[in-house]
Amino acid sequence: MPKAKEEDFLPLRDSVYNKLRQAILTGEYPPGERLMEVHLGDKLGVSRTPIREAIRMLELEGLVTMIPRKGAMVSQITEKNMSDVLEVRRALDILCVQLACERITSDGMAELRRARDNFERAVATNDSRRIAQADVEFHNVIIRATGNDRLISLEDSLSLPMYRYRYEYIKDSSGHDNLVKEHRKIVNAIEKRNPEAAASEAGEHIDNQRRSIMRQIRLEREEETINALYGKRTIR
Amino acid sequence: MPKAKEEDFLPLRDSVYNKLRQAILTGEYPPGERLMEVHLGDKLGVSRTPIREAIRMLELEGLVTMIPRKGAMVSQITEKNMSDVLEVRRALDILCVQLACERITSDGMAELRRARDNFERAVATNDSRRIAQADVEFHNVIIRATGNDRLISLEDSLSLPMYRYRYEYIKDSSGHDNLVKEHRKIVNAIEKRNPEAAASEAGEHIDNQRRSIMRQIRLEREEETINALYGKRTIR
DNA sequence: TCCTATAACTTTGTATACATAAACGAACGG
DNA sequence: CCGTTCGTTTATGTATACAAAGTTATAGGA
Repeated sequence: MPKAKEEDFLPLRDSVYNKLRQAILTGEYPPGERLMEVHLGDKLGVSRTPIREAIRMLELEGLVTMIPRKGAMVSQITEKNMSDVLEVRRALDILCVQLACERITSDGMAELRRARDNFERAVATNDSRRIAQADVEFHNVIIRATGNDRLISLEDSLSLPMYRYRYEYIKDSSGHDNLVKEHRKIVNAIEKRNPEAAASEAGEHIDNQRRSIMRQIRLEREEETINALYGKRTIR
Repeated sequence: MPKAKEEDFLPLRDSVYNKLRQAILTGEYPPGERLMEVHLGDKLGVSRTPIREAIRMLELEGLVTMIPRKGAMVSQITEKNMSDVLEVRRALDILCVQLACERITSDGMAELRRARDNFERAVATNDSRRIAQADVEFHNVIIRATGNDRLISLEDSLSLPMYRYRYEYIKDSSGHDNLVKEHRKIVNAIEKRNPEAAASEAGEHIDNQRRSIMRQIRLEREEETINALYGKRTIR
């Protein structure tokens, strides 16, 4: 048989899931937006069945909220909610670097250095989009180095709610210098296989993220309040 | 209006989800068992639609594994798999007690003491089932005391794969004395709001669990191998 | 006898149809 | 003018129908 058909067949539900997820994360569907099955199916050119299954998955990830007999809506991002996620992520990020210290291979280490350098080059360009991407990749290298599949998928899940704030938090970090320094410190700690140092650096790293995300949320909420006062329609 | 209709309407998918989950956790559907939609629908008296949605949920929780165009099966419990889960749980359990130290209310503290005492009474009866239940409740009190909803639901998810081994690990703990002591130490640490001590005790607590679960898995695998040698049919 | 090809069957993937509850609105009455 | 009630509409919950892929079994030929 010819080796053709390299691409696996992807069920529509997964395709829909990816599309919806993307749309939610980029803000195309803002928090509070109702997700109506017929409408979505119409838009994506599929029937309700795959839509429903995709929504079930998004629901378990926390990205959408179901109200029985009422339907699905994009989950609200509350300060409490985000704070809860960050609290868990802090513990897991620390676990990640600790495990990476124990388990990273020389290949992984080389990859990590490349990711660090790539991040620094991205910072030099001052292109937020590129910086954000390099940042994510840097963290992914560490996460993968743990070799813990459950941890990998959890980190993925927990990074979703923060996705919308990445640009802000990158802009926020006083000229990116902090980010570069923090990344370097983390790499050094892992290189020396020093879990304590790595944990402490990773903790600081996410604490900084936390500060800037929380500030951002408060700003948004303030804006909303002002808009409400001026009678502008707000997202419910 | 009369206060009637206290019970909320529960969609079939959730009902199915609960039933399947229970069946998997109790071992009625052992790892490797295929979950066929028509068959399940027939058995539970519902159509395929709610079954499929329930399976999607179980899939994201990791309890079932999907093979495209082939169907769903109860996830295999591998040593690696369980080890990954325990590694994450260790970090989160520690986070739980640390947060509990900061945030537990006096009501919560009272509840925790009750749970501890109830556990000790259960141990006195030597009834594994009751001990397991009291143990779960004890941990739940701590988890709820964190006030972190995301953490609560994650702990729930991560405790599922271990569910089948609870009895073993309880029997294992050299006459339950260790468990009682460990619980006491954790309560004391939280009472004194000493996060370091609490973390260290919680770490030790789950390390013990890990040892006994891992031993149990190895035993099972050994048994399987022997059965295979004797030609007995094994679960695939 | 063994291999291959094909046909029947099983099971998932997807679409559609039907039932029911919630939301909206208009008409009616106070 | 306000509130209530009763249809109408809309969207979800559930069931079923149809399509396609995979599996198994069987028949035929080397």
